[in-house]
Amino acid sequence: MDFRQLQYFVTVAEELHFGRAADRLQITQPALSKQIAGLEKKIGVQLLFRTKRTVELTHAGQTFLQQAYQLLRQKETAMQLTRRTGQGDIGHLSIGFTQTATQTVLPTLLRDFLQQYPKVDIDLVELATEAQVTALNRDEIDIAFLHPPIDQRGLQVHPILKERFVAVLPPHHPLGDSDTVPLEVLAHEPLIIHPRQEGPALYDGFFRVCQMVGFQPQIIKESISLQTRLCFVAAGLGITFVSEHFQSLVGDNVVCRALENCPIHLEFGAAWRQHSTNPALHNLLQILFDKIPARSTPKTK
Amino acid sequence: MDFRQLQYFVTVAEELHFGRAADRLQITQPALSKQIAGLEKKIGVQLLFRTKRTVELTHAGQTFLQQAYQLLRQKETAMQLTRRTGQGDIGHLSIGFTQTATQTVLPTLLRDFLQQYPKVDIDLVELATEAQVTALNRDEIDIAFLHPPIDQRGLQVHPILKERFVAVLPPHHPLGDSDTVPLEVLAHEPLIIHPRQEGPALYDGFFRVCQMVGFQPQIIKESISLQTRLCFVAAGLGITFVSEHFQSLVGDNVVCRALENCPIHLEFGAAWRQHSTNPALHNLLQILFDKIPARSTPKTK
DNA sequence: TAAACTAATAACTTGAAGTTATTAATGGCG
DNA sequence: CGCCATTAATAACTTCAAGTTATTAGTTTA
Repeated sequence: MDFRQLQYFVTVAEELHFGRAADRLQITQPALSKQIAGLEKKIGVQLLFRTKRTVELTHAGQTFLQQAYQLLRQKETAMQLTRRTGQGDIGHLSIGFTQTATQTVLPTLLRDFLQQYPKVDIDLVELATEAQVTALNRDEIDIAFLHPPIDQRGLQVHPILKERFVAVLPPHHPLGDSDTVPLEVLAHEPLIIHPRQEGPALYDGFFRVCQMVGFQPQIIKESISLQTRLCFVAAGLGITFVSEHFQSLVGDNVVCRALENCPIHLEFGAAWRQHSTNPALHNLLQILFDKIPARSTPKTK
Repeated sequence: MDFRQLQYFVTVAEELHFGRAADRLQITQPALSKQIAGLEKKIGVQLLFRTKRTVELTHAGQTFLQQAYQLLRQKETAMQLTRRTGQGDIGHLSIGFTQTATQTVLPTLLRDFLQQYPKVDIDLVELATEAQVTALNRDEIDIAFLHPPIDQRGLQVHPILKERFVAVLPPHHPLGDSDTVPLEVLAHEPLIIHPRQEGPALYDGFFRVCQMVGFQPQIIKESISLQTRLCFVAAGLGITFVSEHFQSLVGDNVVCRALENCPIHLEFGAAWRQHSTNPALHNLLQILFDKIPARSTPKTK
């Protein structure tokens, strides 16, 4: 029993006439008769009553007709689903992201992607940079939005942002009098920063820079939440940093000043497994690349 | 795409090795490679990643694997359902019956039938004899339990019961003094009988017999319900008749006496379309014939 | 570097599905 | 009542796809 025989049977059942059915199927009547006979033999039950003039469905034939329709329909569905999965039109996409992503590229990227591929099932997981690298390597997420640099063995990275930091000061802080703040003066200020996990390379880099300039930073608080950090600053507990992009989000309770001599930047980018086979990922990357073309020479597959 | 290719693909997906899969399928490896390649070409999507050493499913392949399992399972189901329908193991059976049936053959017949064929969906319809003949001819029921004789063009009849009538009298009625009641004395008694529709041939026969004997029966009430008729008799309103079989059901409020010279009998039997194609019907008839063998020479198919 | 392994390719064989021609049975019509 | 049109089955033949054997071409392992 194969799909050909199913189609043949359905056509005969619809026409109740071997000649017309054969015409519709573009074969000759004897071929059709033989196939139907073979089908009945295979199932072991008579599907049609035939006289020399008429054809009728038996009860078993009626049952089989319904089944045949269902099978033929499902065959088409199966091919369609498979095709669309192969083209990334349907499927699953697990996306890891940090807070920065929610304030920058992620909202419009998702909107554009879902507009084009509404059937892709998206799973959003908020994770720190380190955890995202682990998740990528464990195949738990398909793409990560994180803070490079990272250990990129087997991973591909596409930079999205690289920005200078600005210092965020309480409203009437003396350092706010000048337009810029030299890095060195921070030696005497209490600082509020991101926790290490959020971007270990950046965190370690900051300490290294402070050492180079000649002081040990005085960290009074670490918080992953921008709002929390701004709140502490507004309360006058210390100074924090944000990238230029985030200046617009700090509000009126605090004051921003450019940092002088600061050699480290906030980097932000997307990362994914070099040999990922998820077609939906490739579609997402396509949209990402259109939106944010590579600046240096990112190796895209 | 046919079922062969589906089975081939499933086996390759399970083994992830063309050689072993080919062994399991009892074909050679090149044949298998070619079929899978053909399948991929037909669907238009790569289902497997192959290196010269390893085989892996693509995302599309994973989707297709699930679909293939489902299709193969459904194919088996379809054949099974069709086979069982053909054998009357599953299906639908619509049974018409009169009250007599519920007091005689129907309960045990149904019990035995459902024990052997529990998957057959049974539809019970209480109908008068005439209505059952109509329903049979309209293909609304598969078998009728009714009171012959009937117009049996195209129908087959199997007699089940043929019994004499007894008169049912009020407790202290004078006719109860003798063991039997001659038909003629009923000329002077008010009678309570079945309505015509319940058995037109019997009804008309009764009137004919009365005429032959020389009187016009005095019908004061017609009722299809045995209980109703017995109630009227017990109240002393008149006399009714039941077949011998029902004597045990009349209770203590009335008295039964054999009828003398009564040439008509209560006949009861099963009827079905001569060319019925419902396999479940044939199974039911088989059980009916075992339980109640033909007395004369019933023509069974 | 050689040996073992594995999927693909090529050339050939076979069988099932299709074709044409014919038969047999049925129903409608003059 | 007999003839013709209709229609499904059968028979003999053809063709193409699926399978076979032999071989090739990369990979991995020792």
